[in-house]
Amino acid sequence: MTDDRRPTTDDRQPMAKAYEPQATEDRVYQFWETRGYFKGRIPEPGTTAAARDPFCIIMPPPNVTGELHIGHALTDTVEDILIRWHRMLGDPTLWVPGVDHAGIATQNVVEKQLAKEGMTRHDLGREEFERRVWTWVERVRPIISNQHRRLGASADWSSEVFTLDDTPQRAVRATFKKMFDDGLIYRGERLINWCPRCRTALSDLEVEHEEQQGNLWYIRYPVVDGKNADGSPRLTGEHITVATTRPETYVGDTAVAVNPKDERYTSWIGRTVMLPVILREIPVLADEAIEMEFGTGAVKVTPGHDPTDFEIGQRHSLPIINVMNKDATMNAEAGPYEGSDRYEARATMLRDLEELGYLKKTEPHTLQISTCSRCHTVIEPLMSWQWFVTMGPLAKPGIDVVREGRIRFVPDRFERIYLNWMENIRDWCVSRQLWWGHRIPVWYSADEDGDNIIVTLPDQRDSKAPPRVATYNEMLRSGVSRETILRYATWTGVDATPIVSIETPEQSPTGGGNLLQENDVLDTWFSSGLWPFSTLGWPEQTPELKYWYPTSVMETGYDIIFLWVSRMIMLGLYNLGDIPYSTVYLHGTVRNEFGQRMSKSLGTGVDPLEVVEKYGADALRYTLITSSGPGNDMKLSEQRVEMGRNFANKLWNATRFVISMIGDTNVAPIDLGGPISDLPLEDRWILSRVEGLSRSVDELMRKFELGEAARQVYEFVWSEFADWYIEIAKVRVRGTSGDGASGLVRGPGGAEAPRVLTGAADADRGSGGAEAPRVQPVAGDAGPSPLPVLAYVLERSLRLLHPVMPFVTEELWQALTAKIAGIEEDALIIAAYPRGESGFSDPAAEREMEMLIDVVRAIRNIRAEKKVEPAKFIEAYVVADGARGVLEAGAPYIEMLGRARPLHIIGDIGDAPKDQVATAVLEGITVIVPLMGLFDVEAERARLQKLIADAEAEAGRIETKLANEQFRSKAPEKVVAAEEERLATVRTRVDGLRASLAELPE
RNA sequence: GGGCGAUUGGCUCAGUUGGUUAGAGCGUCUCGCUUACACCGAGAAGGUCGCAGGUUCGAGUCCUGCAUCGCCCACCA
Repeated sequence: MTDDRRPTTDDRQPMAKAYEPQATEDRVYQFWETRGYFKGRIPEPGTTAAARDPFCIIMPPPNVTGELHIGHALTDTVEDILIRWHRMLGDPTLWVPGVDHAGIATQNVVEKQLAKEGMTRHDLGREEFERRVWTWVERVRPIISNQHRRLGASADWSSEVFTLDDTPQRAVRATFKKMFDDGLIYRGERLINWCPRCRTALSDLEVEHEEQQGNLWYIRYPVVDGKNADGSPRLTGEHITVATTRPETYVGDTAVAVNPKDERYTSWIGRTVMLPVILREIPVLADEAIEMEFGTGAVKVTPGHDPTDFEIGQRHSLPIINVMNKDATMNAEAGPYEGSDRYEARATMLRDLEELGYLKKTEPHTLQISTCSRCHTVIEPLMSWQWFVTMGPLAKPGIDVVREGRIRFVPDRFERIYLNWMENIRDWCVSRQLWWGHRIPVWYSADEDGDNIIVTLPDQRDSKAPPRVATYNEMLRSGVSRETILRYATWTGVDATPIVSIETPEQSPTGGGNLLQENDVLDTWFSSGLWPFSTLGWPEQTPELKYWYPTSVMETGYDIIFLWVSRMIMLGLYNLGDIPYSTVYLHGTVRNEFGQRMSKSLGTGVDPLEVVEKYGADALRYTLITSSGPGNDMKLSEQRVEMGRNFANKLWNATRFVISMIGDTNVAPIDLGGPISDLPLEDRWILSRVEGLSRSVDELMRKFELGEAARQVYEFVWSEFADWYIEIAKVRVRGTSGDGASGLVRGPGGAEAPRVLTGAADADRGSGGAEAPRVQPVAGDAGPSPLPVLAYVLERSLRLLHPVMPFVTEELWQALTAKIAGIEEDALIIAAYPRGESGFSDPAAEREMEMLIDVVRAIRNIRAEKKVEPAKFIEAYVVADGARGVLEAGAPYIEMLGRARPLHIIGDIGDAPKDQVATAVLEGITVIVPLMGLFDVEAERARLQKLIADAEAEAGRIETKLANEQFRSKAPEKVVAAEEERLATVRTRVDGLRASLAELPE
């Protein structure tokens, strides 16, 4: 391959009979990439590109947890279509790929690997563990990038970013500091969602809710009234019964609550009850939040383990008792139950309570349980020190920009969902007790705050043993070295002064050098929220940031509107004072053919690369984009992918054919400026159609109706260009005749006679005559060659389709344009996208061509119904008054495509035979096919009667409509006129059919 | 408890400002290995557009209610 313009291996080699994506895709991708077409370039001032709006998409970074799934393929497809389209429109275009470190998810993956080796991360220590994760990252990243390439993603790889690269790291720290300085970040001990397995706090959004069958247990708390003489509580013998789904938390109860309006309990308010077994006395109080109808109407209040109870506790200043350890085993507060897992403890407690007579009853109950979205362990609400972001002030501008329409959602229904969430936003718990991620840029000075830093040191020899907890200073005094603390311990700066800094500080502001960095990392979504600008260099004011920000479209799944989209909007506005993008395009979830969510663990997933290998990337892309509209889920079925593959093959063969027709001669594309009125009808028709298609596609793309755009090109290429124009072009190029002038055509020998299947004996003469086509251009008076139009329309179609099916179109375009003069661009990927501004629109040609097509169809229909052998020619009459000229010009095509010969185009129906004929009546045209020998009077009568009945029914419907005064007065004139015209047409058809029926012998 | 989406021929889906006879692919039936393509071509059958009301001259499309499935949000222990 000497000419590097051409990605095809060797243009002298004949094209394969079927499209082979495997032989094409990698080569074509390399061609694009080495040519630098993906590079997002900031245009030089004064150039034409500089005058255009830039188009930029920041790719949602896949997690480094593993390989891409089919959802990523959808993301790539949608985004690549938009990017390629804009690139072809001539817009400066940038698509930034990236990868997400995915804190908790990736940590889990690596921890699982360690578990196989019988280790935990604590065996390695933080630094070593991080190294292990990095090794994993280095392994996975090339796989991911290769997958994007296989899917055809034309991303600018030179701009690829990882969330733990320096710039995003800096962006994270800068944002954290800005928020801290603005008072938007605070540290506090709150009831948070704790995953006992991941051993970290989670935000509300990382918690999933599922229904579960459980029990409602009714527990009696004895009433206490003062003390006995010996100081022990004096039981009155009464009980208040509470209903609970979580009996094990009763040891953390600090009250029993009832609704103040609940008359059953009015007298109980203010009294004291006692918790069985652990014998703690707690008050009965009134709170509005209690539903009287539920359970007994009396509720145990556990502020340390239930969000609702926490709020009740706040209202009544109740103590908060944490009864569990971080691994969800019971702690010392649980007294005799200390050390057992929460569910074991539940079982033991229930048994004890029952034995002591405190368990009144048990009834089945369906409850909502909250689970960790990563590992599906039931989360535990737990009091814990965490970092939070105050969201209210951030949300306000994020609401405004959507309300004002500065950011629009596609489809727009998600706007309300977004707004609803934003309006009810809650503070965001951003700290995670993980080792993999952006470590919070907060330091504590051990020199100054050593007594306020609480250190938790796990036992290195026995991971089951409880960790040592002490202040930093105490830990040092007891002989633990600073190095050991740094390596194995975690610490919390309770009451210590946080030092927040973008740069890692060498020493504390007061001069002490003994600094401990906060060991929590940030929620992965914190850095994700900065993605639209941290990828472009922020916090530096880079040229890239200035030129590309705000970006154009954020394309992602609707399932992460809150997790991601909302945060990008808020943080973009907060950090840069401007929206991160103007459009949010949301795609749905890809499901398998049974409608199941694809999941690796369930084995219901589809590997996109397997599909690519079997059917080609273009087929997969076509399928993904046409299988549903924006915002809707789709089922991916193999059959549908086959459809995409077949289409690629259709294109391939159509192009192969056009190229073979062109042969060795170069063909100039038709002159875009010249008049086309001299061209034959079918040329004007297909040019007008491709023009209309271009306009329609342009419009659809602007509205983000990408699937519909792709579908329309499919329809055009297959059903109009290939099925009709190419077939007609064959007739024109090869000829079947010499006598172009008369419109009626003779065979090559000049004496080809009409042939009818049977019957007309004289008709069947010489079986070979018509089947000996000659591949040669029609010369002279036979009219212009169809090759320029053929090449032009095909070339336009490839352009239109390129964003959706980039590989096959580029490959074919290169091969095709090698045969065409006057194409300026070097590659389809950068060729101008058609927008339907060539002035080829010709409604009359479209109407006339449709007429010809209808005539051919009518003849084919009769042939099929009468079982005429496909290869045989039959005589046919086409009766028309107004359209004779068109029909005569199209006669050669009617002949060949309808296999009708001799073909008589006549003006008077009286000149057509009446006996033993099949008739079809079209708009202003009657097709008559003599069927000597094949003719069955009764069958024909039945056929005509059915047609008449259908037509009459239709006429009746229109008549009723037109007779309606309301319709005449209220419907637009255009609609009324159209109905009238339609009625006239139908009536003519009825008349024609009736006449044919009358001609039938009795 | 709120909200959203889906419901169109056997299957999978289009149908986006209400307006001719509701489309496609697959599947089915009939025919065809015609030199671009059997990953194909020709023809055909197949739909009261979930149900019930309503608005309108006119509803698959707008409104109301209901049903089934799916999803999201929500502190009923």
